[in-house]
This record gives sequence, structure tokens and C-alpha cells, in this order.
Amino acid sequence: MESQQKILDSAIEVLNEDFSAPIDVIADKAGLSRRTLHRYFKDRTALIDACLLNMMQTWETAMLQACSNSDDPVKQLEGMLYAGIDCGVKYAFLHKLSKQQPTSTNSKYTSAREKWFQLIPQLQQKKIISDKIDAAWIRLLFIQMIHTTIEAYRSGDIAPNEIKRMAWYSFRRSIGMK
Amino acid sequence: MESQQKILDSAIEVLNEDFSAPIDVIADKAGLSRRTLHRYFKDRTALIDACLLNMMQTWETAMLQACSNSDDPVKQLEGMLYAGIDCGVKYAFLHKLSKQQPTSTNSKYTSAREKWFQLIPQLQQKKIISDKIDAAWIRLLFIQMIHTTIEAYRSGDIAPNEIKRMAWYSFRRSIGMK
DNA sequence: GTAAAATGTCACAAAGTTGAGACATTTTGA
DNA sequence: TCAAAATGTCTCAACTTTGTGACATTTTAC
Repeated sequence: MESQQKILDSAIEVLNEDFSAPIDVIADKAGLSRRTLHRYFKDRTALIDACLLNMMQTWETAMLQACSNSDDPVKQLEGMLYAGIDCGVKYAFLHKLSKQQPTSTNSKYTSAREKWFQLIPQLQQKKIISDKIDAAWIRLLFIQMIHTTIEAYRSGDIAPNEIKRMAWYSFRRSIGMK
Repeated sequence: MESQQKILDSAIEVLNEDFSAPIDVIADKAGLSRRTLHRYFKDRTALIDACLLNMMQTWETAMLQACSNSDDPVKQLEGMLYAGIDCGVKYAFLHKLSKQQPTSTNSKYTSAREKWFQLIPQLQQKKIISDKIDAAWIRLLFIQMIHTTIEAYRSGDIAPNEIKRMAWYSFRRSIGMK
């Protein structure tokens, strides 16, 4: 595998464990020297930015896939949740990041994310989900359901095969679907 | 106010914004010098540990209060959620912390937390909430609903007065209550 | 095999963080 | 008022992290 991708994968894994981890740790895990890492990524910021870009692309692809798999908006929403879960588990540290100061890539990322949530008002108009609930609240529920799932995986208290099912059950009910 | 408490309050506020913030920032916000801070807290670890202890006490008190306010387990659960929200908003950075390496105080904190979730099986036996859902999953939903709320406050997208109502609506439905 | 590309090693300086000593100054409380 | 406690200021040493230059070694591709 390309060194650049190795570093990226390593960074994703390490920063998930400890966001403030020294760069050495990332390089070690990638099986490369810190010096080499810096040949690919100018500095820490550039590395994190690259992770963000990596995630955007991955998620965007998975979301598109989910939408093209069905014409039923509900099925699309379900698929998007699953895509979000798969992606969220892999890139969990970026969620922590987005709570801090935003980066340039970050704004692109959130604006890309916004696009997908245009589905919500659409579902509200069709009375599939309650219009008593603020769309912004639903967006947060969606994101946080992914966080919940990440925690569920991490805790080991719950059978992994059950998690997605429960997540979809809880999410669709939390937004007022039957 | 006591300097110790001033520092504690400042730490809670600053670390919420940026968990890796240098100690100077905390001392500044407390209106004290870094030197003085170190007279009260041996090092960074001791300070964070103190924040943790502070939270445990606050939450425990608020939870007890919520339980004593009613005999109805559902009302108790609702009150506990609100207590958790109030507390969670104030001590949000500790949630991030608990995802990292646990401290000595941390284990006490989680074990204290466990006690409160004995309410869940009890509600499942009474068929008030679905017993198809794993109690561990419900515990995570509870915690994450607090995270959601924290985000909701922070985002500013949602009317603050609506947040608790929506949180309780979404939470009780997510665990299978009507 | 050989040249170019990639990587490793070592060394280094700049910067940031941390905790504490020494001593001056201020605040507190009786 | 006065002594004790609390705090500030200044300083310092130890440590960590970071990015980079110089040069050796290995790997790759032809």
C-alpha cells in the first residue's frame, strides 16, 4: 500500500484513541519514521485536514450508494444511517475535532453534510416523520445516534450484530416515526 | 469565593472549550496566577481529578433530588434525565475525558453512575419500557441523549426552552415507551 | 546492474509546557 | 495595628513536541 495511505490509516486509528497523541506514535503505527511522515504531510494540521478529506469522500460515496439503493425515502434514510454508522466508527476522532475550532476542510465537510439533510423536511411534508420536531434537532439526533453507536461498539457490552438494528429502531422512533 | 472553587469553575469552563488548553489559560480565567493554581492542585492530573469529583457530587445530589420528587418511576426517570442534562452541559469536557484513559476517580464515578441505572430493569419488569431492548443499550442512549442536548445548546440552532422537552420526548420513545 | 525514488538515521534548533523555588506584596482576621 | 496567610512576580530547569537539514541506506523500476 502507498505510504501516504498507510499514514492516513494510522492517523485515523491513533487519533481515535488519543487525539493529542504525538506524531511519533502515528508514524510508528504506520511503520514509517516521523521524518517520512513529514515528507507527505507538512505538519500536523495538514495531516488532520487530509483525514477529514478522506472521511468526506468515504461518507459521501456511502451516502450516495444508500440513496441509489432504493426509491423509498424511508429506506434511504435507513441506509444513510447505516452509512453514517460505518463511517462514524472509523473516523470517530473527527467528531471530537469538529467540536473544536473548524478547519478549512471542515467547512466543506459540514456543507457537504447539510445536503443530505434536505431529506428531512421532505419526509416531514409527507407526514412520514413528525413535523412537530425541529429539523435541526433531527440532524443532531442523527449525528448523535452515530456517536451512540460508536460507544456501543467500543463498550463491548452489546452484541455487534444487534447494534445497527437497535440504532435504526431507536432513531426512527426518536424522530417520531412509528 | 474560595480560590480553590474559582479554579475549579474556571477549569470546568476552559476545559470544556479546549481540553488540551495550557494551565495558564485556566489560571487566567480564574483571575489567579499559574503559580497559585499549582499551590492548590499539584499538577494537571490532580486538577482534573478534582473536577471529576466535583461533578460526581453535583450529579449525585441532583439525581437523588429527582428521585425523591416523585414515587412514579417514569417521573423519576424524566427527572434524572433533566438532572443529567443540567449536569452534562456544565461538565461536558469530562465526557470526552472518560473516553480516554480512566483515572482513579473515574472508576468511582462510573460505579456511582451504575447505581442509578438499576431503575431500568425495574421499568422493564413493569412493562413500562420494552424488554426487547438491552439495558446496556438504554444506558448508552441515556448518556448520549445528554451529549445530544449539549450539542443542541452549543449549536444555537434550537430554542433552549424546547430542548429538554424534545430530549425527553425522543429519549422515552427511543427506549420503547409510548 | 543502475539510476532514481523512497526511506531511514541522526542531529539540531525553536517553541511550548510544566512544576517549583525565592522573595516581594497584598489580603485577611483578630 | 500586626502577624499570618494568601497571592503575585520573576526565574529557572527539565521535559516534550515539532519541523527540518544533511547524509546514508534501501527499494523500485527499467
